[in-house]
Amino acid sequence: MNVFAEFQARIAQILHSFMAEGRLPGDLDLSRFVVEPPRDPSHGDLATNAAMVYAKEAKASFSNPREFATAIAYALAGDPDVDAAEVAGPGFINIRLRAHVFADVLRASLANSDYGRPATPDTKPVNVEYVSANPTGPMHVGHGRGAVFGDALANLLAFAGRKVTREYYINDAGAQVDVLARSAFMRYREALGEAIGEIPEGLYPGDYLKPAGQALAKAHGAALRDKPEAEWLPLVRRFAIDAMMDMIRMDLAAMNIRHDVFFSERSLTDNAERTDAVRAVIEDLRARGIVYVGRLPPPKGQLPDDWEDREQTLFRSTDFGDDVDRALMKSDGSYTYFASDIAYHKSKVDRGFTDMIDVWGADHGGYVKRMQAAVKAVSGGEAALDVKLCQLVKLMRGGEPVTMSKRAGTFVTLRDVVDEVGVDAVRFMMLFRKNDATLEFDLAKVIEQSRENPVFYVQYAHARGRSVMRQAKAAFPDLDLETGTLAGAPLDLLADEGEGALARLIAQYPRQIEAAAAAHEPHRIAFYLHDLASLFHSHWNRGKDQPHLRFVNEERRDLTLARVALVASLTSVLASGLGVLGVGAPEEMR
RNA sequence: GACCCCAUAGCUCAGCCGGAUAGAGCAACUGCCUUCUAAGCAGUAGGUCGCAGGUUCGAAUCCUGCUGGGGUCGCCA
Repeated sequence: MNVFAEFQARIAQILHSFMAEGRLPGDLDLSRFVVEPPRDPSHGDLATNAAMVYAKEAKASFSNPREFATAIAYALAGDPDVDAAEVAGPGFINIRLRAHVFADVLRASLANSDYGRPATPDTKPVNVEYVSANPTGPMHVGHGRGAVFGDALANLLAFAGRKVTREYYINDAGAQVDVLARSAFMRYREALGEAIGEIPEGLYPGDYLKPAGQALAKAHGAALRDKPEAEWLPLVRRFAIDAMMDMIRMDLAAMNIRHDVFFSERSLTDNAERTDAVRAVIEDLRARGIVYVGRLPPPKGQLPDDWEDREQTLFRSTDFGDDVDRALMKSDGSYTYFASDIAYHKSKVDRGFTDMIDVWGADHGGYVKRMQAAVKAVSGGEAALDVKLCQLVKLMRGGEPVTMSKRAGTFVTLRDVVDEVGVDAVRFMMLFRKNDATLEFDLAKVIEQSRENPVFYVQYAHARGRSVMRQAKAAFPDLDLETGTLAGAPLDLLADEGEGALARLIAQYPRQIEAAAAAHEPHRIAFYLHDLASLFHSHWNRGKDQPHLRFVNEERRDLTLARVALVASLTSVLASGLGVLGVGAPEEMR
């Protein structure tokens, strides 16, 4: 039950009847106005700007927005859920609802575990691609942000009703996996007892390749050692990629992140069917005249030392909104990364997705336009790509930056951070900021048990709510605290202002979900939960000075029941929202 | 040189599709709190929403220009 959506519909109905009566033009777009909570709660429960939005169109019948608003307010006053509808300011309509509406909301949230989901959800499939860290080493903290963001966004969209496919693109083609293979080969020789000394410049020096080297030695003995590189490389490469992906999958599992599809870049050109999807997509675009052989102007500003003007196979991305055309083939005839990426996104289109979201690191910002151009091109304009860029994470400890250097051995992996502060803290903090703002992550702060630590604050609200329910059970052992039973509680006994405020905020959950899903912004849910927790803590504390406000009242079973129902509704919304974020909702804090 | 992101209270940040007097936490000041789960609660004070224009009945929000910070910039991954 979403009171905002409901009143949106009712007001649209009123406007519709005005249209039928000829008081408004018949072609009004009834989706332009909003119904929202007023900034100042003393104004009422709902506010709408409808009269101002359509003031121009209403001019023939109503001389000014206030007069128009008055007419709408008059119609609203007849609604059995409306206590009062008043015109304010330049033409706002403030609506005060009767108390039973919020009781209905609480009942809905208790009776239905789906509370928060849209009543008429958009069920269109959507493909969310996230993480896509190169399979050349363990995940670092920056990957973690994109991973958590993508996972929470996927959860959010799924909760909002979308059919979500979660996807990971494995960059297992290209030069960096050859470097990986050579690095693993060094570790293989090391495992065979050879003194390899320092890992040469240009190879990956990390210890994480040692197990792969040992496993290679175990599987192949010395058989590979003296073969030419061309013979061992494909084998070692495959082996090392699998080892790295296993490691990454474990890192992801430690963060409770899952994917439905792991899509291999190499499989585009190297597969059992012997097809070349990259070539196919280039030929397809060429046939439509948007691929040509030509030259690009040199980049402005700092010219690369080795700049040479060369003919290349180019994609006419400028036709689709990009700044310059982009290369599809290197001068040696091999495909660019971008070309593979087009083929990959084409596969998404071929699998039926017209709605796709990619989650990238901020350093890939320069690729957004060309990828969106490519998606438009390969789908004939049918599909749209939204790219969410996650800005950098600045890792801190007690206000001091954590220095990171691979060489000095102080490199902090994502796994290190998760092991230190726990998965809930990592996930919540990464979501407690807009994706396009840089994030300061303080390892000391997130394990504090205080108001300053939002993870603790929100989880504690849930634990405290559950505790209240346990207390109620202790006071009235015969009380049935099943949510279904609580839905029948005498909710009209909830007369205190603090209780009303909680109910009103609980009533906002569905619209928060809807707005966050539409904007692809899971952080809004984190902030909403923080607000809800804050309101609950402060109401709970009021009970210290004013015992009559306490949730459990041993003399009043009916009142306790009503208040426990409120608490149960609150904890279920907290648990639901935390679930969307992939953060635990603990029964108690330890 | 171009493109992308950011700029809101002393600090860290919210601000929903343009809406009413721009919000929260920390820090500061004042008072309270030893408990239905403790690690706090209530209040006060604090802002030219980077600058300048524009659109609009109405702009922190949209558009243009500028300033400052970050990121990226042919075949790299």
